[in-house]
Amino acid sequence: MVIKPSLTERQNQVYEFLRSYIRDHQKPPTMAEIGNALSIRSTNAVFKFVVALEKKGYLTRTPRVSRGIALTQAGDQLSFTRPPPLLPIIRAARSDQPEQLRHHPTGALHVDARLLGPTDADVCLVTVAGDDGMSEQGIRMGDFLIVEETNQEQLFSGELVAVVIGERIMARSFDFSRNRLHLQPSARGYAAESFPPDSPGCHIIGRVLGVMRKL
Amino acid sequence: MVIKPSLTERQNQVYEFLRSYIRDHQKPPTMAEIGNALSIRSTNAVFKFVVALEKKGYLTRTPRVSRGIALTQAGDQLSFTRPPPLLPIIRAARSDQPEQLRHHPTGALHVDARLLGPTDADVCLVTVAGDDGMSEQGIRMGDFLIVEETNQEQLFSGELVAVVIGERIMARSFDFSRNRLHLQPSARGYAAESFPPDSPGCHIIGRVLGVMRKL
DNA sequence: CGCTATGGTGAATATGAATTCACCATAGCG
DNA sequence: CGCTATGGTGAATTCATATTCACCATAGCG
Repeated sequence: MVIKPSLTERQNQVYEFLRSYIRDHQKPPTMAEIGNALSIRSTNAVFKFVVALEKKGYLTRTPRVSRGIALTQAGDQLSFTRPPPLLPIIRAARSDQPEQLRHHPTGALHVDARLLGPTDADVCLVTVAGDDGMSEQGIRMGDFLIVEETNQEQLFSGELVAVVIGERIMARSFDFSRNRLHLQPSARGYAAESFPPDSPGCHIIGRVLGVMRKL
Repeated sequence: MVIKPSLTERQNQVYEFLRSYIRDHQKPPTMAEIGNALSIRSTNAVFKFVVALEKKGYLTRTPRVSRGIALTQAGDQLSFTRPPPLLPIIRAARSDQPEQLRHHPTGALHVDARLLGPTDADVCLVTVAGDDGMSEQGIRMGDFLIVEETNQEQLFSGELVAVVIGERIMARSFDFSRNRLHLQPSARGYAAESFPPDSPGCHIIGRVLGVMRKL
């Protein structure tokens, strides 16, 4: 995180007002409107606050332009920016019919783009962890898994993957060696499993990018 | 591009420009800027388009106010879906200054409304788990915690809460008994802590509604 | 004590921007 | 054909807004 210079109490009030005004009005306020909200009668005093906030990096100005104020990282703070990707939720699947995977989503979930990192949302989907096999990694049965669909060749050994074994979807640690696919759980009471390539009993959905849990 | 009901081609171009300008600049354009983009030399022609769009319900105007254009809900629904709530991310906090909590968010995260359940998004925020004290509950250091701000009275014993102790934010199991506040970790190597009510060393942010993790 | 940063007042000035006025062109329609 | 809706030009007018100037008060500091 970028460390910004700290704000005085009054400067912070101006900053907070800017955020709330922009959220409510979909546009920045004028100097007079700011002054009005904070009981400052002189637009000049307001102007100086704005310049101070600009100097400290909290906003950028477009000189001589009406409402020429834009909060830094505004895209993150405004509600009228691009909506985040809506990913399909896949609860049921069959390892012998991987192409059917996206055919029957049970819903969709908005997932903030930052959880996806650089990955294109078009190749991502959400599944639900079907067991507690990765509980040592903080993944529990019922957790939503944000998955980047990949084929095996793009995966590295040790990566966390979502996999369909039979009709159950789960998270496992991936490893490919001695021409076999090894799926390693991280919890006591769960056994490692191993499959030959292209086994109908096992389909790798892809790499797990994130986890989401509703309590 | 689909022409929206009852908009002429030219009117639709104006409307589309408004959307993109607002997205890019965080504020509505002036008449001149609209005209410039669409090669209309007269601000009057632009003005008439804006009035026409207002009459058709695609936007609302604030007369005689600079950039006094706001796209309406109706217009929004014709074009894009409502984004999920955007919650502030709080990384730093001090238990002795709870009112400062929301003052310096380090960013914001789109959180699908279903993770919030019935809770109003206005009272929710996101924090980051500062230790592994609840690792047995599948919460790990660095996880995003979706928190409903509540005061102690609204919490039940045994609920998972986000709490600031000193300057660190963490998840703990909450219990209030014998007139003291008990914060119970669930991992080996972490000790339970106990505070008198209103201790400046400990501030309960609220109930944890969900967890999110980027891998 | 002077010096500086912060927070203010009030008025003046210049530019930005909305709105109006007068007038023109084209296409569809009864 | 006359009428109306749409789309436009250019300039004038008026109000909104940013910016500057001059000056004041208070608190912290070396």
